[in-house]
Amino acid sequence: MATMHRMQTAGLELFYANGYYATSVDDILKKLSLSKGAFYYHFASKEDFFIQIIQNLLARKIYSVLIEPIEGHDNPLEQIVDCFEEALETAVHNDMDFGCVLNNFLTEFRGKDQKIMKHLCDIFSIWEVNLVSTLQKGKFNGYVDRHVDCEAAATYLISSYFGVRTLMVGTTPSARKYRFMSQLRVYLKSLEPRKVVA
Amino acid sequence: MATMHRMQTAGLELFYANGYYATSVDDILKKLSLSKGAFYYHFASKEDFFIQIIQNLLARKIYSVLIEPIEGHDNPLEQIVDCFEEALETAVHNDMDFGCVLNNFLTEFRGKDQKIMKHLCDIFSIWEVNLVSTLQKGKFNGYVDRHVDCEAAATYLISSYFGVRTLMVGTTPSARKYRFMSQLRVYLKSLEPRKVVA
DNA sequence: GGTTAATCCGACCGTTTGGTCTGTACAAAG
DNA sequence: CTTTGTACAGACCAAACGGTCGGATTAACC
Repeated sequence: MATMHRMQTAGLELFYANGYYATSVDDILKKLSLSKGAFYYHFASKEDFFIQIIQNLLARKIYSVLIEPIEGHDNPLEQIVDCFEEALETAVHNDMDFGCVLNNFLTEFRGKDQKIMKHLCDIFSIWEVNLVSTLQKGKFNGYVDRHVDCEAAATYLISSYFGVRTLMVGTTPSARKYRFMSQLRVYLKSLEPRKVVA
Repeated sequence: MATMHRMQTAGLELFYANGYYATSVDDILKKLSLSKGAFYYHFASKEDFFIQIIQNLLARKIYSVLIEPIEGHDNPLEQIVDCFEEALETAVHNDMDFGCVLNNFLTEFRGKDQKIMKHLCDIFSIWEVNLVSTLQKGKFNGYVDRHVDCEAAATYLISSYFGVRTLMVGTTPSARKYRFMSQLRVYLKSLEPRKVVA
C-alpha cells in the first residue's frame, strides 16, 4: 500500500478515536514509523491532510454504508431498518462506524474551522437528500403514507441515528441498540400507509 | 460575583464553544483579564476545574431544564413536547443549550478521559432514569399505552434530541427544528393509549 | 557513469501548552 | 505598628505542537 494511503487510513483511525485537535501529526507518524519529511512531502498541512481523508475515505464510506443500501429498493422503510441495524451492530463491536465518524466531526468543528465544516456539511447533505428522495419514491410506490412529510421524516431518522451513537458510549451498548431499534420500528410503522377504511 | 464563580461561567462558555482540548487556560484568563496565579490558586488543574464546572453548573442546569419541567405533571407526553420545544428554541437563537453541552462533552471525551467521562455519564444517567420513571408514571395514570417499553422510549427520545442538535449546525436551523418537532409528535402519538375498540 | 526526480529522514524553529513559583497588595487581627 | 492569611500578578519552565529545510537514499533514464 502506498505511503500516502497508509497515512490517510491511520489518520482517520486516530482522528476518530481521539479527535482532530487532540491528535498530533507526530502521533500518526509514530504509528507508521514515518518521519515529518514523509508527511509534509505528501500533504501541505494538517488541515489539507484531513480534508483529503474526508473526501477520499469518509465520503465514499458514507455512500456505500448509508446511502447505497437504502436507495434503489422498493420498500424504503425496510431498507432503513436493515441499514441502521447493520450500522449499529458495527458500533456495538466498537468497529469504526462511519455515520458516527461524521457525527463526531460535525460536533467537533462546529463554529471553528469553516473550511472543514463546509466539506463535512456537503457529505451530510448528500446523505440527507438521498434519504428524502428515497422516502418520496417509497411514497410514490405505496410503501409510505401519502400524508408523510418526507423531509421531516428524514430529519427525524438522521437525528435519532446520530444521537443513539452518543448513548452507546457507556455500558451495555447492545441493550441500547435493541431498545433503539424497537422504537425505530414503532416510528416507521406510523409512516406506513393507512389501511383503507372500507 | 466571586472570581471563582466568574471563572467557571466563562470556562463553560469557552469549553462549549471551542471544546475542552481546544480551549487553553490562558484563553479563559484572557477573557477575564486574570493571571495564571489566580487560576491555580482556586483550582488544582485544568481537569479539576472542568469537573467542578460539570458538577456546579452543568448538572444543575440539566436538572432545571430537562428533568424538572417533565416530572411531576400528569401527562408526560405533553411535557416532553413542551420541554424539547423550548430547549430547541434556545438552540435556534444560538444560546447555550445544556442538552447540547452534555452531548458535545460526551462525544469529545469518549474513550479518552475516563475520570471526566464518569462524571458526564452520571449526569446523563440521572436524566435517563427520571425520564423512564416519568413515562412509567404516565403509563400508570393512563396517558401512555400499557404496551409501551418505557426504557426503549426514553432511549429513543434522548437519541433523537441529542442527534437533532448536530443537524442544527448548518443553515436553516429553525426549519430543522420544525421538522423534528412534527415527527416527534408523530412518534409520541404512537405511545398514546389505544382507543378501546367497542 | 552522470543526471534527475521521487521519496523519505530527522534536526531544527517559533509558538503554545499546562503547570510552578516567587512576590506583592491588602484587609483583618493582635 | 506588626503579623498573618487571602487573593492575585506574572516571570518562568519543560514538553508538545505544526511546520521548515537541507540532505540522504534510490531507481530510472540518457
